[in-house]
Amino acid sequence: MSKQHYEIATYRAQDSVGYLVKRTHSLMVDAMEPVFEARGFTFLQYVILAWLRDGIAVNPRDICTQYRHDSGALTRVIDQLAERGLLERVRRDRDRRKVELQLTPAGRETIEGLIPLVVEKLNLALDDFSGDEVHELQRLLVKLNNRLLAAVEPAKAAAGADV
Amino acid sequence: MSKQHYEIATYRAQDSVGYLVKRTHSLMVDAMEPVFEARGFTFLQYVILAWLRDGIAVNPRDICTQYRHDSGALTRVIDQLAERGLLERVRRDRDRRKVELQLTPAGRETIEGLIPLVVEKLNLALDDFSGDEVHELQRLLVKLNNRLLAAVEPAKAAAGADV
DNA sequence: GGATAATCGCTGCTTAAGCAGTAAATGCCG
DNA sequence: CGGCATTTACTGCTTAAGCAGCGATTATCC
Repeated sequence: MSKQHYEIATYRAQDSVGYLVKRTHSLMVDAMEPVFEARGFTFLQYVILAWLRDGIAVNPRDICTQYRHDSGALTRVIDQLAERGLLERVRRDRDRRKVELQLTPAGRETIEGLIPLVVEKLNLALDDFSGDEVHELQRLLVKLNNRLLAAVEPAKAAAGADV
Repeated sequence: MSKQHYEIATYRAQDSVGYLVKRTHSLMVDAMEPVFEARGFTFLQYVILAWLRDGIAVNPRDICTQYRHDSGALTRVIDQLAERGLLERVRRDRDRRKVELQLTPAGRETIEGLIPLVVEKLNLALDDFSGDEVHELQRLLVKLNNRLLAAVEPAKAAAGADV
């Protein structure tokens, strides 16, 4: 029996965390997109480059699971970035199913040029937030993420409960 | 000059509120979708019905702006719901451009049946949240929403800054 | 060791979101 | 009142996301 944060009798869609998250996401994309569009990139293309820079994700699979994006769709976006010479696919002998994505020098230069624009936009959006508020928002979102992940993928969550 | 919550030198995509929000949204959809799918509905269809129940939105336009959804796409979803006899389009003499959406008895019955399932899922996702944490999450998301809205639609935000 | 299952990246196909443009209705401003 | 701009809902078109299935490779289990 879970806590009754929401109750059937009083539930309104506008109060729902689900609605707020969806709306925030849409607004975030709309606010960020012009930054990338001016340079011929999409949000998703930026994300891939950014994660390669940070070394978070090296395989398409990693990006799919972490960013929750479709595998097939991602392949095509990686194609675009590869055609523009921003990254390369490398097959490793260790596990020949996997493709390791590597930034080219041009790719690294590109992402390093985009990061400041993103950081500026984020800071602007969080302008009237205190440092504590930003950290609390991040913490609560991570917490919610973990719970939702467990609900969506019960098996894997039971194995290793880290994200 | 805005606050430096994120800094260029230390910025990592995984810390970004943008990433967390996107991931939370995807997970939320994945967690909720089975509830609707079992009854032949999509997330968006539920949202429309829920908002009509709450009286939040009566015009397609209202749903578009509040839920940040495409107008053309919404028209087609409303068509589906109308064909299934869950809502009706009513033209008012007051402003004959607008279409007022009204739940039919069947539509009301449908949404009243779905609400408990949604509430249960939400409560489950927020199970290890305290009441304060839920409220804080909602507050911070609303706050971020307002800032982002101002960034996306500067004109309207200047006029009436309520959401 | 050898059969079977699972994983990874990829490719068509389907569906829906996003975009631009249209007609009707209204607001605005002289 | 009259002309122009704006709003609203809707329609085709384009693009991308989501889905199922494939071959190649690896893990698992008897």
